[in-house]
Amino acid sequence: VGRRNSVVARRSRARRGEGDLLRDEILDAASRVLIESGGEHAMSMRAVADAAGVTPPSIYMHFADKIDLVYAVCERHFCELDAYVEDALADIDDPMLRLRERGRAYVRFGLDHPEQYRVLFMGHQAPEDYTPEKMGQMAGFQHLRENVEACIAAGAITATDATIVSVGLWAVVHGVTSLLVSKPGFPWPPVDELIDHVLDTHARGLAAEG
Amino acid sequence: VGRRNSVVARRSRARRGEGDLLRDEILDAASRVLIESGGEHAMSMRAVADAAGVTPPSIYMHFADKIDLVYAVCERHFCELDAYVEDALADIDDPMLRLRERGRAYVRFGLDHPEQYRVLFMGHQAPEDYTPEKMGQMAGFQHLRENVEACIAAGAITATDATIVSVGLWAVVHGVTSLLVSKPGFPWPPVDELIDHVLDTHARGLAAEG
DNA sequence: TGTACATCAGTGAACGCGCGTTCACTGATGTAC
DNA sequence: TGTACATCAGTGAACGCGCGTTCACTGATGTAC
Repeated sequence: VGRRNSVVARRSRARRGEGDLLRDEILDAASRVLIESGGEHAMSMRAVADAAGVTPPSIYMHFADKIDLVYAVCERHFCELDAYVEDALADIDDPMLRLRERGRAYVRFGLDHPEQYRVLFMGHQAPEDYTPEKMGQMAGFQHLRENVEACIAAGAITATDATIVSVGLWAVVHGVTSLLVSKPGFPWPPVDELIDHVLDTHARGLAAEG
Repeated sequence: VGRRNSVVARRSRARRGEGDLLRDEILDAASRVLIESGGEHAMSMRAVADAAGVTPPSIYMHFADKIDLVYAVCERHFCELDAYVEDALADIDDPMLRLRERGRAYVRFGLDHPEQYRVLFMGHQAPEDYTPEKMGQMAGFQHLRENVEACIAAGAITATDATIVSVGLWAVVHGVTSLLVSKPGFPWPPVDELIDHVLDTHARGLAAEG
């Protein structure tokens, strides 16, 4: 689905030494294209160039190829997700309440930015050097882990393995988010009820460790 | 990623009135191509035709267009998933044990058939007439729902709303499956431990309804 | 202050490719007489 | 039994398109003298 028709006013050229300005503008444009078009296959270099008000070859001054650009966009979105979630928790102290709000915020982000969420967590696996660790996703996971450790320390979770508890929680909120994102036509129960039910149930299970 | 080089021996033509034979062969070929190539974008009509030992235009005798073919393949895979899960439960009577084994079997199917799983649950939303209800997915969900109702009837689950419990369970197992499928490079804990932990925790939460 | 020159951010045109789909056709199979 | 004909499963070649990427270039900006 090309969107070549919506040509943006051509960008005026950067001064000498300010060539890197375009890099950010291309990233902005790529994010926009990615969101508006459906999926990373529809994010063509030409569409990105168009959205940035630039010709396609200029992109190659800042990104080696398309994959490189897609990864850079992903890195951005990973950081945005993490920042969004942490921001939602800023005022909450109790670790168990934090855990719950963390889950809610995560799902909310996914529903508010479905295309980003798709690219981050529902796309195809990337080559070796695109490990999640490098993508700031690890930062988000670390935050979750610390939250879980605080819950364990407070005695609110009786399990001892913070890693598996964290991964489990991630799987749970991701499950809700990605089902809602990928099957919007399904007759889901009200979203908030669903999220709360799943988070409550899981939290109860964690509190009553067997 | 074309795979035009692996040309299959050309199929001999069907007798009169047996033209529908090709339909199944195309579906088989399309399934194979979908699994071997990565994702539905890589499943080109030409590759499918090649795999079926036929020329591209013949596909149009049996499927209106590419979308039509992809949907037909999906329908198949939905049925396979459902059949696989039900088969794994054949010998289990206790509804709570059934629920657990259902979850395990679901995840196992996803991990064993990652590309199908991607197409079924991680792809893009389809047009209106491709509702999950029509795709046999509803059949699988109905089976889950009946299982949950049996658990409620047996008093093993204290919740009363079988729908939200079922959707929640689906989200949980889907979360595990799709994370493992989409991020194979992440340092996951051992898969079986993870599945059991998540299922146990959730089941415990369902048993101890607040 | 003026001029020749190096830099480099970006352009314009083109490359080769694989794609979904169409269209006029072929030729084996079966039927009517 | 033999022949003319209708059917229809499948072919071969071509269409127009958008894609990622390359390459020789341009022309404004800044620098050296």
